[in-house]
Amino acid sequence: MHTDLDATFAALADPTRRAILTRLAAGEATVTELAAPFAMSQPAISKHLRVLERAGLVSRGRVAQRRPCRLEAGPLRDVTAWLAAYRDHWAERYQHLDDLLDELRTAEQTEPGGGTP
Amino acid sequence: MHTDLDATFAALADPTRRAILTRLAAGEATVTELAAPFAMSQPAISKHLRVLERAGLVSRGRVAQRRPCRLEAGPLRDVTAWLAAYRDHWAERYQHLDDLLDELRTAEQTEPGGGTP
DNA sequence: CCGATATAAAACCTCTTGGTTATTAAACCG
DNA sequence: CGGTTTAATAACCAAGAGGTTTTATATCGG
Repeated sequence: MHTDLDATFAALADPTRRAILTRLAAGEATVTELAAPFAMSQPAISKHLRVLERAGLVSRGRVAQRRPCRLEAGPLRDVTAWLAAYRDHWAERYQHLDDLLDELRTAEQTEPGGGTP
Repeated sequence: MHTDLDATFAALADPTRRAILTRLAAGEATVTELAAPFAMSQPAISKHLRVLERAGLVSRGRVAQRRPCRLEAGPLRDVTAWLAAYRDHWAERYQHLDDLLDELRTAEQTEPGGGTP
């Protein structure tokens, strides 16, 4: 179930791509909408989107000629999980929160609800 | 006060470097100690360490001919902070945990000394 | 001082990245 | 039908990343 951390981190290492994700956090957008803020050609943005897509951070629908992009934040969860192992190195006094989180999480897992695909 | 997210994410995008960080989470280590597990030349590891160092993830002391490396997890905190903005996208039902975390955090800040070692 | 140990530096190679422009493909509109 | 919009593809290029081997630099231990 691992996302590919290599691909995820590499995708996140580019400021343009992070900006795209930030934009997508506000809702779906087409390629030209995403390209607008950047001083960069449309193919360049398409390439960035392909990187994000291969990292699983973005998915695309199809509406007429448009390819609306949507944020898929699943990989970010895996990144967070990886980072968790180091949390006590930068905030030792909060390390017990990990256990707290786990408790709450498993508690909430017992009662079913909507989930991400 | 921002760490350079570009550099941090790029540093984390390599599995060798992540393995090095994992190793360093267990305590300081010299370059040759770090290099040992990898089927890779010593200069290659030195290069990886330089990347980690420039990203602020590793600092080095000097003991005789040895350059002991130590984990500096500060940048990971900034990564986590950046990721936090997307948390409700991958686990909406847990979003209230953010507030919970903040509550606990400030609560612990008000009463000093009572924390975990 | 001499040799071994530990690490960095240099020079080099190849593959990837991030960008470009020009072209193609598909679906809309009139 | 023909033209316009939206996006992907292709071909190309410069720069960087990740690796190598070889060489240099400190520093220890006799």
